[in-house]
Amino acid sequence: MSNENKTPAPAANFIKNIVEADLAAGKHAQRRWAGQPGLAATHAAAPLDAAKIRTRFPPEPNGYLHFGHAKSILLNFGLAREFGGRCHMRFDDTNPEKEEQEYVDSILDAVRWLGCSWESEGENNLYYASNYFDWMVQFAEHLIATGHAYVDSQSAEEMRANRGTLTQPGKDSPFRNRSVAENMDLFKRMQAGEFADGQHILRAKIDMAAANINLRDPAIYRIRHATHHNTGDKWCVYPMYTFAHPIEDALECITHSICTLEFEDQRPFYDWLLERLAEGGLLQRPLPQQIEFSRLNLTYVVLSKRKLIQLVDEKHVDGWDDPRLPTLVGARRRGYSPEGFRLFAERIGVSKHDSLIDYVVFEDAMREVMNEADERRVAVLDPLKLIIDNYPEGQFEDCHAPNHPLKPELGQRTMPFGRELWIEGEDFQEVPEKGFRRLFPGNKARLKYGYIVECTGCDKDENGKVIAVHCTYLPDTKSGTPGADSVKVKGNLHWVSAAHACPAEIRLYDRLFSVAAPGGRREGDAPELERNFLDDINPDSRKVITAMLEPSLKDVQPEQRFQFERHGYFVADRVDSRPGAPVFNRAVTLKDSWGKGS
RNA sequence: AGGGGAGUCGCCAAGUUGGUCAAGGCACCGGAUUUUGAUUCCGGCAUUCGAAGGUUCGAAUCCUUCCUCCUCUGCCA
Repeated sequence: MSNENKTPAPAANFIKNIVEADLAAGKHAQRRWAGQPGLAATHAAAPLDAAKIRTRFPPEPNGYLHFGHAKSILLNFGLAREFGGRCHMRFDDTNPEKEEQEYVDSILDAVRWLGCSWESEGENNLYYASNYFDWMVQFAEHLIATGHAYVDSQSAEEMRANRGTLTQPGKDSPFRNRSVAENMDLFKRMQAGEFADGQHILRAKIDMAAANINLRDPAIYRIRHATHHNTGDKWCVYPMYTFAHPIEDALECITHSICTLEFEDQRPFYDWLLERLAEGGLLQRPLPQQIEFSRLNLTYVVLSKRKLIQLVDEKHVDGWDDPRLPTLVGARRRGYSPEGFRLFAERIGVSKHDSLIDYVVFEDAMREVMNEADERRVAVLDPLKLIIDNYPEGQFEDCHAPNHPLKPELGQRTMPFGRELWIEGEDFQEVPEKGFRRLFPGNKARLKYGYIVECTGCDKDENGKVIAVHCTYLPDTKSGTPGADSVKVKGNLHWVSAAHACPAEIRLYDRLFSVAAPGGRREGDAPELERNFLDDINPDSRKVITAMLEPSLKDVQPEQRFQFERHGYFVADRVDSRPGAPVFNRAVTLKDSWGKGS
């Protein structure tokens, strides 16, 4: 009962339950760790592993990370942190044709940005699957030697045809019963480069009639004459994911190998392979356990690699770091915070249900973090001139505004006040709608941190458009002075001195798609109708405006983020903003109940 | 009868050795504070756990049947 804090215990989920049960049972207590990946013998000679558990985040370096990856990253690194373990950062770079250095750099950067580290307690757990190729070939030969793999010489088409269907068993390859010697000879020659791509392939020998298609003699090693980003031209045979991944986990002493649901069918093979290798004395026990959870789905967003590529390639957005994209580089540029991602991940939980998370959950997590963290500033996004007719021309005075209303220790800043100010266009209505409590002729409102003013009227151009608002101020109502509250008003307006304002470009971002399920079917759609997600792009997802900023905002550094009062959270663009010439991106708006209820 | 998963409030999600167990978050609806129509704060919000049977003194939790959804036939990962 000596419960101490305000931070609620992180929610339970089925994966934590498994980990806790394993820990309680001491399942991994006897595991040894050689300080680096290796065979059973190597680990056996090493001390007990100080890490209670080992997880891993294993992206293929062939694209940019997105919100879905963030869930996985936070899950894996979070589990390691919570249970006294380590999380390995591992590139699953087994396919030489698709992978590039540019992606590994950006992935590493994104993981670090999320606040996750693969270096701890003197360990640097950054690995590349391609560094295990020697072991993988050795393991493949072990499988051949023990009669668990064979070289097939059917074409890809023949293999497909003989694989059977979901409801019909497959047919054995005519090459399935080659001798161990012949298989070994062929595989050696595959490695030596004697054959062309696709001429032969190494397959596990399991059961062509298995109900699980992944067990119908899956391909494990294929010929690819290609240069690999890490191993260069050393190899012309490369392992398939199916074969490579379990081995990577086992070599690294991973205890809990967490992946998404679509790999569920793969688990029997994962276990089969590792068992064959462990009984051959090659891998340390206990073997890693694969656990699947459901991937992230978010409304108003697309997270499939294919669709993201299409958005970028067809220039519907401006590159991978476009702030409207659910990529991690995009999120960073948008001004979203890593802490917000963590809160979000915690809130959505982990399970095996197919879920579709409301985008507002994500936005609310961001708001919660930013409200707490960000200093306040003032910006007028739609400037309208306010003229205080009874305030002396050419006179100015300082007003003081707290940098953070909840954190007085953050101090305050001064804002010049004068006869002519910029106020928000929407804060004046010549004929007020019901409930409107800001400026309209005859009404009083407070200029926040300044004086209370009474609106007296407005000027219009020849088209009837309001071009300036007039008012008079009440001299003894200045904020912070004894009589400040002598007059009660319901409206509070933000403002910027026209003579001191800093004009700046601001990009108002909104969701990229205007419907919850881009490309999804809608009520009343004809059965044969196919929708294209591109048709659901929100044409107003970005508006570029010139706003008037309070003077202190002029010299902000890129990536500094603030709450612009009454508007939302804005970040100085990390690409285009410079001290002296700020450019801001809107990350998320403030909640706005005006017009909803009363 | 192909295999494998999943179905708890509008959206997530605890709960899974049967007994104040129908947590919590988001959304929503009240109301109080508030120099951000923000924040904060109180209060409300599933007699019910995909459906129907059954076992039991007692079931979201056990059994049976049924329904719905997702997923698997790359020499991608």
